[in-house]
This record gives sequence, C-alpha cells and structure tokens, in this order.
Amino acid sequence: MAPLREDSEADAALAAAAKALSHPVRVRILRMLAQREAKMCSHIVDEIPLAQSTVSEHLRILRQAGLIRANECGPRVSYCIEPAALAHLKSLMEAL
Amino acid sequence: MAPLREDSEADAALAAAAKALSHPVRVRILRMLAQREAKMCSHIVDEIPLAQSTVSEHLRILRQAGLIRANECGPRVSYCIEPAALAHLKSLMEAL
DNA sequence: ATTAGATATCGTTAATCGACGATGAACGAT
DNA sequence: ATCGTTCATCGTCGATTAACGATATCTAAT
Repeated sequence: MAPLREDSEADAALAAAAKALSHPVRVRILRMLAQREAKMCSHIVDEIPLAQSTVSEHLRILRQAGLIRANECGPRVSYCIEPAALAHLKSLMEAL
Repeated sequence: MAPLREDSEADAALAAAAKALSHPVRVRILRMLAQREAKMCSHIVDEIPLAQSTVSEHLRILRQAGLIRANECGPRVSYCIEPAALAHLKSLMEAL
C-alpha cells in the first residue's frame, strides 16, 4: 500500500512550501502577518516598495501555497497566517 | 547601530535557503545525505533518474547555499550535510 | 604515456519567474 | 446611477531556472 518511494510526497510538499518562501518579499510578508493578527492588503502594499499588482501576486503565491488566508470584508481583503500550514512546514523542516 | 529594517537580512537569508530547497530533487538529495553520513556523487546520480550533469548542477546549488559540503577523495567526490547551516535554517524557520 | 572513470563546466533550449502598467470586478458612499 | 477605493487578473518583457548533451579536468591504474 505504501508508495514505492515513501518520501517523494514529503519531498514535493517541502519543495513547494520552500518555493513559496524563496523570495525575500514573501518572507517579509509572512513575518508581518506573523506579528500582528491580520493586515489589510493595502497596509502591506504601503510597507513594501513595489507596485500593488506585484504585491498582490506575492500574496497569491503565499495563498496558493496555503501559508496565508484571505478574509474579504467588503471591498477590503485582510490577510492572516494559516497557523496549521506554517506548523506543518516547520515540522517538515525539522524532519530534515 | 541597528539597520533601518532589522529583519531584512534574515529575510534574505531565509529566502536564499528556501530557494535552495525549492526543488524536489534537492530536497531528496538533502534527505539522502541526512540519513547516511556521506555519499559519493556517483551514488547520488545512480538513485536519481536525471542526467549526471543535471544532478551535478543541483549539488552545486546546495553547495553554494552552504547546505552541503564536498570532500574530494582522489577522482571521487563525496558529499555530506553541513550541520551548522541546516541548524541555522531550522532556527530561521522556527523564528517565523 | 594512455586509458578509463568520475565530476564539473559550458552552451543551448524551453519553461518559469518577477515586475510592471492597464484593466476589470466588487463594494461603499454620495 | 455614478464615483472612488480596494484588490485581483491579464499581457508583456527581461531575467532566471531546469534540463540536456558535449566537453574539459583530474586522478588512478595500466
């Protein structure tokens, strides 16, 4: 029942998460969100010297990796950490 | 004395390490090296279905990121984990 | 000196990434 | 109904990545 190479899924999962963290701006965003509970997208854009569309793209990557979650409140969107995903990533790293 | 954005270096360091881990083959290589003490390059090539030059390139990336070390023994090269770098990476991850 | 084996490096190609401006969709306020 | 704000998506462009085969280097052995 076990796959031929039992670690290959964990390899892919860790690589995918690492890829999401492989850009300094995304690490910075994650750190921002880890400190305070949640942040409006516009607030994040204000603190990062990049175009709004670029920041939005980084947020999309973090979101698709499952590391952050978006909460829509009217026209605004607030982002927060997804604690379970972050914990999972940390455990994958520890297992190395 | 502290820089304006005190975390930017840690951001860059974590992003760089994550980038080195952002490919499943590199995760797999790191896992192989973490299990046994060291492995010959040829042994790694044998276990991975990619061209020798491609595996060598992945090894170079891991080496330049400081995560592994190469020991030349005659015409052979054996690779092993760089424990301090791995520990540093883990602590950067934990700090998230 | 030649050969064989083991690696690293080079050059190329297709694919992916990072950044941007422009546009579009959703919503609240006027 | 229109407007302004907020955010996501699209199209584009240059830069980077991943993979390969071919080639160069280095050493041990013959």
